Amino acid sequence: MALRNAIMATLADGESSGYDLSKRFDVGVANFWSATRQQLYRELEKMEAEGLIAARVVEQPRRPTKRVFSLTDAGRQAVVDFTRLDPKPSAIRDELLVQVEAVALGDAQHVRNNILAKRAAAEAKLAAYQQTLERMRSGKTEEEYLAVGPRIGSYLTLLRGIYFEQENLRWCDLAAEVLASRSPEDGLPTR
Amino acid sequence: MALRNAIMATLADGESSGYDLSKRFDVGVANFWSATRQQLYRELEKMEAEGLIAARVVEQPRRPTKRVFSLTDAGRQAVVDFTRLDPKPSAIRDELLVQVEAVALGDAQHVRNNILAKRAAAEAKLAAYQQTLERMRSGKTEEEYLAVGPRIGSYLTLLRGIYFEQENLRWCDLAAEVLASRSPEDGLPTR
DNA sequence: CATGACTAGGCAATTACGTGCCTATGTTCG
DNA sequence: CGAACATAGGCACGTAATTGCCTAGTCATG
Repeated sequence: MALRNAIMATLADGESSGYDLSKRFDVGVANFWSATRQQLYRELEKMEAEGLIAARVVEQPRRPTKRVFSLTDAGRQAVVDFTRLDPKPSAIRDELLVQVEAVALGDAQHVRNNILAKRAAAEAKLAAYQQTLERMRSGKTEEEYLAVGPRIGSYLTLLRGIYFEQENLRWCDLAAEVLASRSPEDGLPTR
Repeated sequence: MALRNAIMATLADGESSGYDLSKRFDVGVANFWSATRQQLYRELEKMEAEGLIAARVVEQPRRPTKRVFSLTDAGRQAVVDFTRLDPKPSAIRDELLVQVEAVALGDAQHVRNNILAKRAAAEAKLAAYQQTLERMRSGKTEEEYLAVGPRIGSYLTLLRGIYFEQENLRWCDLAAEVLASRSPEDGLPTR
């Protein structure tokens, strides 16, 4: 049920096609609710059938024809209702951390490499988020924006993403160092 | 595939029943890989069938009989193999943040309450994690433990959980304040 | 002029996950 | 005494999510 609300919140900031939506998800929403393209297409179908969104066919000169979705009044009301529910507790799925949990049994060297790769990814995301925020602020200071800026929801969730990635960097550095300095023989190939 | 590895990593620190495992997950593993009891029971069945774990029936005086699982050699090898894979990118599911994203359309007051509730939950988790870490250190300083302590994997993942919850607190405070000070009329009942 | 990436959308099949409910017994709290 | 909670395990059903593949045209790069 949350996916459709994430979609509706996104559509509220402008109509878009499924394909387009999947990209808007990648930069922002994916931070707290990730979805594959397939998931989005299927959900959009259902939502249209339920009248939460409306589709409009747009033919393009040298691009495939697309279907552009926008929020209906029913959709708008559904979002209001959604914000009145108690949210389910959040959940994280992080395979790398599963590997870290098992590091004493496994290939510590490889896990360490994976940590470094995650670090690089976190750095890239952080930079992207910060750029997005800057664009949103468009000249204003953060304080100003927080007080009166539009799209405050997106701003706050992006900030959350930034905190998260900063903390990720910090943790990756620590973990990589710990694994490097602890008996470098740990976790060398077993077979 | 990650669930079974999380299970195996946990079983490596001591055999346990399904019921027991679900509680061990709650304090620790749930931070980066959550699973319901049903999921665990089902997965344990499959894993036993595949020979990754072995079951032993334990009859108890005034408790239901239980089946206690432990890691087999095949399981141990599977964990090694797992640590050699490239992990999938992590994913977060946070309904509250979906609500925040939609806050301009919805009931800002209620979303703010939800943020405060999340803050309280974060505080509780933080305290629990810190206690667990302290118990693990058992006298050692953090530096010492990181250098030579056992169960370094769990220690690192718990640290990750701590950073995460600290950052959660920080964010909740900021977000709650922002929502409170921005036009208190925002998001009052629409119907 | 082939390779790959981008735009746009989708089908089919399989897993994974969540929800609600159930069986038993024992213990603790008010 | 009854309610609630803990131990221990499970079934059935339904929805959510992933994976791999496909169509079909455009555009840029080497």
